[in-house]
Amino acid sequence: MDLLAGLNPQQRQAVTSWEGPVLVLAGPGSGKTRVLTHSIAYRIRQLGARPYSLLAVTFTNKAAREMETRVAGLLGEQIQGLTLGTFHGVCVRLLRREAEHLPFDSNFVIFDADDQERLVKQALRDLDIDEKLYRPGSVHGAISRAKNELLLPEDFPILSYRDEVVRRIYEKYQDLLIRSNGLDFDDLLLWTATLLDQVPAVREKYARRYEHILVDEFQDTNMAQYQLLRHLSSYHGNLYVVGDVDQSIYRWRGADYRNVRRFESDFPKVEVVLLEENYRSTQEILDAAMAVITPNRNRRHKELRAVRGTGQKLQFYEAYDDRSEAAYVVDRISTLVAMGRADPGDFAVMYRTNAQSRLLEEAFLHAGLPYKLVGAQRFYGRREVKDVVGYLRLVYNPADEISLLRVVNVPPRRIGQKTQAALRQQAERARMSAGAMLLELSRGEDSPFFEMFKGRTAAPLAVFGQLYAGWRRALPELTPLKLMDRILDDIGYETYLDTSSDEGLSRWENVLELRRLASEYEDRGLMAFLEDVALISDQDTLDEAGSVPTLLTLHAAKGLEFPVVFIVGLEDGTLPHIRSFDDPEAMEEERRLLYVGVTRAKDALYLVNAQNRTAFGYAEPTEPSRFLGDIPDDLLNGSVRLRRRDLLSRESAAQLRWDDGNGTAAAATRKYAAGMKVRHEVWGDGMVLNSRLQDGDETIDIFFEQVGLKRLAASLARLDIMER
DNA sequence: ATGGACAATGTTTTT
DNA sequence: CATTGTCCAT
Repeated sequence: MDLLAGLNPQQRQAVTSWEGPVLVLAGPGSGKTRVLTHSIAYRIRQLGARPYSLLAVTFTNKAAREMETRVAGLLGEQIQGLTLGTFHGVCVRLLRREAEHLPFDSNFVIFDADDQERLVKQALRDLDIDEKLYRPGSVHGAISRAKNELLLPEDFPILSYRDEVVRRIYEKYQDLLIRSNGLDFDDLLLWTATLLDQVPAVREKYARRYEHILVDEFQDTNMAQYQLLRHLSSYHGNLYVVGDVDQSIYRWRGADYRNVRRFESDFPKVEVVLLEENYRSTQEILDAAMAVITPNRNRRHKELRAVRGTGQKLQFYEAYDDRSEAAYVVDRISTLVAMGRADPGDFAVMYRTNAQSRLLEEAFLHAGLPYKLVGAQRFYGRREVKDVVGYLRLVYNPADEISLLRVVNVPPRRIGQKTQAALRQQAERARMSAGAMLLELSRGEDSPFFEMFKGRTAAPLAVFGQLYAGWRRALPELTPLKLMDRILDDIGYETYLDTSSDEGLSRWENVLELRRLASEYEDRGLMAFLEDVALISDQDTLDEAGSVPTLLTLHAAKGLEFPVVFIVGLEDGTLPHIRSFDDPEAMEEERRLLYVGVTRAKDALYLVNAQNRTAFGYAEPTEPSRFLGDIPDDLLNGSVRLRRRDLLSRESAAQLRWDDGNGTAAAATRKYAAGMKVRHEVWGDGMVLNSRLQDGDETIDIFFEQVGLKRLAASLARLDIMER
């Protein structure tokens, strides 16, 4: 099979370029995956590279799997030894192998977002810091950002007293992690990058091994990933990256599209290949996409040319409210299916926030149509799943205190707050982990530690310790599935969930599903199972099977394509999201998000919004997304309502003022608008979430950084507008 | 220690 | 509004 057959000239150039740094700028639908897989195959087949010397990294397991299948399809069985996986997965393997250089041992567990937040809470409690002032979520965000920037606690930049405190929490957090023999997501990258940076022998070893390094979605790399790649390519220098700055949508996770430019300046002799031919969409869709993305700065212009030519116009629809928006989508889908114009599986409905899926789901349910949902209340995030996984993790790694605290009283076994604190305290005093202390206590009164506990507190601990010790003993001879069954049985989990109720039954079904997944690890063992469970992503859970419409966030849509796409909630405040209003960089990312959504569509695109949307329990009038105004009218069927702000300016301001009879002018125009930054004498700085006219006054909801959400009347509140 | 009732509190996106 | 935390009676 000719690896270059059927490729256009640019693709061909991209596939055959391999020496030194190569940057492939791949527009949407330009055959990016094809180029990557053929590149890998080309190096092995044409250049005689050993698979062992190749490293290919992606962001999701799904992308990795797809690449593996396609490369295998091109080469047959010649891919033994190829390193192909996600950044996180590759790092895990490397860290386990090189654990001797690190402050934890090779059977470390991986802490997911939920664990990370629990650990921050733990750190706050240990340091006796108020959770109200230092919200675990925001502290965790700061720590995560630091880690992505390769900043250790001692490097944490301090610009305020708050930073000082956060730095201390970070230090404690890191301490707790190491004590738990655990690494969080960010650590996987951070430790790998640090290890390669500081231990030359390790760096040499991998840098010499990987003659060819290929990277997918390069625009989404963060500093840690970037440095990691630099180190790994430091010997051979063959670093091949594929990306599209316009599709960078993970800034909040530390991704920095400027890595693309950084790459070009760090490697001056980089070869750049531009892929502009689009094989996916019609020209109308691409024209709309370009119109949306063009206002962004910091990008280089890219033509999107539809190989398929022109098709139909885009459809714009404005619904009265979010309910009828959902109804419209479902109605269009069922009509098109009934007319035989499309298959249910051809449709995708995309939205900015997960919360928007609910009404859509209800509409589908109401119409009796099946659908599938990507992400949102994910399987692995469900409580029962986390409980069972928590047990397995504890058995696997007694140092995992987060898992221990999670499961020690589930089902309730008289080990509440007080007893848990005592356990932790005694463990600390004896310089052992809480898990080890439990094992110790399983011996009952034979254990010297037994009487360290006050009154009867040791008794329930000893009871649980015995169960735990039993599992630990059984661990070497049991498969993950058998171990899980034994635990479920010992703790009476099915009874605890109460399968006679609907909710309990559905929870138990999730446990059974987890059982089914565990059954696939009979050979690979518990470590592999726990690792995969931790590193699975939303996009990985999307099964191709089943021809039904897909509901997903715009983020989850990246890398996918559908014949017919609906993008809903095209309103200011939703898309672009209100939280991005005050940050130009964030606003550009909102544009990219829409761009990603638009370019998923192959044949037809529906842009939908609602005149009223319910948020915080109130239906509020909306304004159309400002991005809609950038799409030329001649690409659209249906016209976009004039934004109220524009309307207002046309009417005379005088008409909108009146006197309330008491000599004070009541508000008839809104002085405040969503997104404004304001300052209050007492509550400090805040941001206006929304404002509306009510009973002759203006009512505003403001989110204050210090004190949270407040609703107040504009005529009474003493507010200064800091920024519009 | 537990469980239920009420209050507060908060909504972006997720490897 | 819907989830999460807190208080209080057992």
